[in-house]
Amino acid sequence: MSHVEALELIKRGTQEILVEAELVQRLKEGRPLRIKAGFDPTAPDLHLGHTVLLNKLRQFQELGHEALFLIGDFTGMIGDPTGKNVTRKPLTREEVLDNAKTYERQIFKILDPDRTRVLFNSSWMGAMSAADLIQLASRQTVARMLERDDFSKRYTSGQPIAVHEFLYPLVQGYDSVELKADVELGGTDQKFNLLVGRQLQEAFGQKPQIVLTMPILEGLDGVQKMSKSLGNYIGIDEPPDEMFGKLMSISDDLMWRYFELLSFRSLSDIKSLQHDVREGCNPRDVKFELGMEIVARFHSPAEADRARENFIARFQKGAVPEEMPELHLPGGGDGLPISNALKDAGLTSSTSESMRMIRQGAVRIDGERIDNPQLRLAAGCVCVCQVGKRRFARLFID
RNA sequence: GGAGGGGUUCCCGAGUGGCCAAAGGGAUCAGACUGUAAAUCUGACGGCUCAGCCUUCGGAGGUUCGAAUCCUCCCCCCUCCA
Repeated sequence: MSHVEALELIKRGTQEILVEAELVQRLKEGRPLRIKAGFDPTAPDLHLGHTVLLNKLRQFQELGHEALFLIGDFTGMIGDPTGKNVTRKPLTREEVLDNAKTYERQIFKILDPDRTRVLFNSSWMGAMSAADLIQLASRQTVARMLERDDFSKRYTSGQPIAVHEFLYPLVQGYDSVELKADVELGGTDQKFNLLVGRQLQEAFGQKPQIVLTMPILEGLDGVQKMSKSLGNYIGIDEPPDEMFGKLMSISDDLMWRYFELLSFRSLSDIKSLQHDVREGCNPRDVKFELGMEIVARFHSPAEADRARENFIARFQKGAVPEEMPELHLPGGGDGLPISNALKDAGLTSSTSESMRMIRQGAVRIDGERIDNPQLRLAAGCVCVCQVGKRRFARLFID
């Protein structure tokens, strides 16, 4: 493949390439390039938002390059309070290694293990002395730091910025120096940090890396970025039904964004789907296609089919799922109050919530709607309890 | 170091002695409807042995018949000055 074709592939879906001419230059060298992407060790469960980047990394691998999957365990152990003024609790060495294992298990659903190196920045940052760090810090100015969008926003809106947060871009940038990265991938929100890498590499006498940013995938709400802490994510480890259901829950508008950033379909293919919907095709069916593609990627085509069937059965026909948690609860003398049973089964988070759900007509036992909050389940009773459309459990009252 | 402002239920944010489990918005959940766990509408949204009771408004004490609201001390954050 010529470097011109390669460039075309690389550019698909990217937000920005800095500097494109330099990338062309490196591609022409014909050697495997070192493609860096950094990940936080605090969020071991990868979600679809991460895969936007991973897919791009995979693409580089397919073009013959080497992926440097960097786990920011050094920075993670300090604890990064970015965003809110909520201090994250520092991770222990064990937790970090644990999370790294989870990463490895998950990323190789996408990446080619033979062309991937997993690295930890603690291996060089841990050895850095305070003097070295101060030396590193001297290469940046506060004014420059405040150029970073989230810093300046927090600064002007009166949100606190801890001093060590200024060190994060520096450490991340220094990682590029250690790795002699040719290219670094990141979300658009990482642009500043990625550019610091360029600057530091130059300061250390290296050719500056090419920065390639990918768009940030919105979460299920369609507004905020997909993230675990916001709870608006789809994890790549989630079971097929869950994954499919969550994809079906996105709005019809958001669906197109997901096609754009997650689907491997050609752009013209997607255009024609949009055309179909405008002509009256049910957007639900197009969403089915998206759900199938994603579930098939992380599970299998057969499971994707099953997820779709289950979805139709449960939500269009109101069927009870075949598999659900089963548990035994003690009945006691005069039976177990329904509110407690629901709570103990994990269907509600409190008996108060149980009561509310019953009053709202959300609770069914063996398919029959319950309206008596005082109901007790007698010992010996075996029943399927349901709260809403999605929460089920089979209970055995002993 | 000095002066001022502020910490409220998951989040934002009202509330300055009783009508406050605390406005409003967001998120979430449920019901209805539907072409989907879309959209829309309605409702719920601290806990419990649930038409009643108990515990919340940075923390600890105090005043009062009664405190998120007043007082004392403490912790934390922000702004300006140095």
